[in-house]
Amino acid sequence: MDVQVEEAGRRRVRGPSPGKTAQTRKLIVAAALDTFVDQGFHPTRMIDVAERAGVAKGTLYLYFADKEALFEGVLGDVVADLVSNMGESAPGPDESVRAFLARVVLPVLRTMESSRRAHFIRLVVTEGARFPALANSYRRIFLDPVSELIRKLARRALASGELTSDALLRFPLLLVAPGLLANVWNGHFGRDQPLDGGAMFEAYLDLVFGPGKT
Amino acid sequence: MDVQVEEAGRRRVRGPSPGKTAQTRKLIVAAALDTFVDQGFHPTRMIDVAERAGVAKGTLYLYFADKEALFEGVLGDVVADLVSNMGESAPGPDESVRAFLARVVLPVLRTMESSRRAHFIRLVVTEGARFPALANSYRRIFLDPVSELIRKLARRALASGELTSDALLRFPLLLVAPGLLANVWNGHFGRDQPLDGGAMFEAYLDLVFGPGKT
Amino acid sequence: MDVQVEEAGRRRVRGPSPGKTAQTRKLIVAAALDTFVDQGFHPTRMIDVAERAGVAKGTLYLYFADKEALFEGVLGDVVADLVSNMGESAPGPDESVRAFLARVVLPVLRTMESSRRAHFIRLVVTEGARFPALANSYRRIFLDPVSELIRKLARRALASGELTSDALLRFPLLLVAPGLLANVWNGHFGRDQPLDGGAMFEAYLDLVFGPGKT
Amino acid sequence: MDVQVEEAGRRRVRGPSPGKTAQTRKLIVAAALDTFVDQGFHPTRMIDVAERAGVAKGTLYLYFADKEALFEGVLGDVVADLVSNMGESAPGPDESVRAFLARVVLPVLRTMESSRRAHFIRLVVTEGARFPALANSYRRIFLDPVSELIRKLARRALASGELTSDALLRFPLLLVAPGLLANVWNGHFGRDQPLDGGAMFEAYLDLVFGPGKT
DNA sequence: CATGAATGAGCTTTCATTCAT
DNA sequence: TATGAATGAAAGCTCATTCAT
Repeated sequence: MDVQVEEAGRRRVRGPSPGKTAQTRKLIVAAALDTFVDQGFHPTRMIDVAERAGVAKGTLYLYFADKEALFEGVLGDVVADLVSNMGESAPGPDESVRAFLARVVLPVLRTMESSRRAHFIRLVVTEGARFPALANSYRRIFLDPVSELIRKLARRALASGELTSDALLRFPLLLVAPGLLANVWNGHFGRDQPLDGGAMFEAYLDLVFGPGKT
Repeated sequence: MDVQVEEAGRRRVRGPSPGKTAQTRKLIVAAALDTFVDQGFHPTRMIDVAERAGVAKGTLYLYFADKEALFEGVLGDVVADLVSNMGESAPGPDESVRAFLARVVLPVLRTMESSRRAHFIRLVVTEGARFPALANSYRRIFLDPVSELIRKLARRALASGELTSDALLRFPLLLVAPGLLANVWNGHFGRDQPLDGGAMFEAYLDLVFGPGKT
Repeated sequence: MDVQVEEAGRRRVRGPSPGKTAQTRKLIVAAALDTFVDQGFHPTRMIDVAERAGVAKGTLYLYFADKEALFEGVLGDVVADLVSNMGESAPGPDESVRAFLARVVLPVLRTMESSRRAHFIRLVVTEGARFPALANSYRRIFLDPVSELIRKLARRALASGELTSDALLRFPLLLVAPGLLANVWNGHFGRDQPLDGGAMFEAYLDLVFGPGKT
Repeated sequence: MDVQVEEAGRRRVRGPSPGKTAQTRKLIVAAALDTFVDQGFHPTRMIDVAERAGVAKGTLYLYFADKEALFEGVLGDVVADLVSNMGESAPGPDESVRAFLARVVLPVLRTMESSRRAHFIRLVVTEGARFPALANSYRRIFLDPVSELIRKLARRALASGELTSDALLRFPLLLVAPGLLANVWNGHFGRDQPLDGGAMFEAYLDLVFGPGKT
């Protein structure tokens, strides 16, 4: 995780520094993500990325074969991040599904807009059609596991009587839809009329589980 | 279809056919919409549009000042279409809100994927960030009226006891979110794993209004 | 001169009106001259000329094969005009050469800037290199006769003792140089710092013939 | 010539040669000047300049933002040259103004046609109307100082009795007019009938100062 | 004769990519 | 490893010219 670590004791006087290159790669990846998110794939120029990363144009090509590879590489990294951050948590024994969702999902949505994750998702939405590989890996790595998790919750809610419909069992992504909407909305109108994804999700919980006392 | 009709009485003795231009404009707009939807704004080359429309490159510029104007013009046309097709319908006197939604929204969603409308919405979603004017006019002309309509329905449902939460009053677009999700999903994975927006919306109604007998 | 004249008595009911076409040609030539002078050959668009002439683009091609032909045709007309207006005048029996020049040339130079002639000369200067045929015909039709005239005057001035140098005999265009300079100057700086070609020529006469009492 | 020289001490370990760029710029400027002079601004294609300079099209844009910038940049360089070569010379104590002019101006005019300077002036004359900024800087940097110099000479000539008219004081550019005429003439007819600017100026001196013994 | 919609060659400009240093 | 000057394919756009009406 910490790419700057270097084996202590082994002195390195000459030659490439492996720590340095990992560092450079990180810089590039971060710069590229930001730029792609800001401008989209096509309008982003390699020089933009290079400058944001503080390296020369040519350096990008030492790490990525071409612009597409950069894009896909960058997104691969982020997806990997997503996964590593996706704690496989579950409701406590006495916790209702609704309470669990409020506890786990709300904080994420509340801080969504300021997080890199929201921007990334926006990128998947806007560029996914042009990068099927990206969209697919996003689905495999993120959407499918999330769907499975939701199914588990749905089963539990059905069993406990919290829900009476098996809708979430059949279409688990229904639970995700408001988040997507908020994300897309904020991407387009966020500057003027931000939409509070957290509040919206809370309302959504009310709608689905009946008014609650979050 | 019959764009060549000419008002009788207005005599034109010389010069090229005036009806031709309306015809050509239609060709261009249709071709441009398809191409933009297929490829997105930036990857679309003017020559692509021209060829799809069966006209020369230069002809495009007789109708639209530049590529952006083409894009906005095209979408303006589609938005106008959207609006004119948006019947201000309301539930019948004995009809539940849920039944009304099933009656009115389901057919739309079921035929969505094959309609031009879905592609257009996808385009707004993917390119809206790059075309704020477009996104805004879409919101003003389409999203805001739809929100208002949903609020009316929500009030009625609250009054009749169909709903107990005012969630839809505060976040009317919650009702739209599943449609967006289905649309985006189908844009990315539709080829391999199409998502049935209609079925999903039905499940959604179950979830929100309680199991129904649609 | 009056292109609208039509042979009286001969009734013309059908077919092209010769008067009309001569009229149209004049309109085009005038518009083209103005436009070429304003903008130069390359920056002038055919549509500019057509609009200034109040005809359609296609009409230009009924009178001139292409843009170059239009240019040359236009200038041909103006040159012809120049010649017809160039009275082969000579000093009166008791008139000094200097007085003659003051009498004949000064009025021309004084009204130069507001006349079409100045603009035309400017055009020959700026585009002549690109249109050798034009430059040559201008020389043959205008410069050479003027040179010959100046030589005659120079001989007379030498004979009468008004001049002691045969410079004008060998380089008659020396007499024309100040006019050219004023013309070019006014083309570039005339808006802000117009140069009075007449006054300059008067000074020139002083310089060459000695202070006079014009 | 030796543009690759590098100040010792400033070490550059990596990256492309920095001297190369000054060299390339020179190539481009030279090629552009020649091409613009040959063909004029509009007819000159960027590829012409690039090929004449032996570089790729894109390279031009590393040095100049666009075609206009190239034009102005190039002429800016030449103007700077002009100025630096404009020795502020004056007649020797016993030298007549006429002799001084013959000594200083004649050699310039004699070698004019073969020099880059003539071409440049031609360019100012032909394109100046379209590039007011260029024309103005040419006036400020070249014409105005020259005018001032001529006024000084005129005063001296008046004082010494060489001249009796103050014409040159009021219109100093009268002294320059024959040079302009010769330049323009040679631009248009030089191929077939070159005009010897030097001889013409000599004749001019005779005309103005009276026959001399240059 | 006159029109102006349509054409497409031709030009400017951009930018991903290469490679000598 | 890192650099950035140089490259040239590719794209947007213009405008002289044509021709059906």
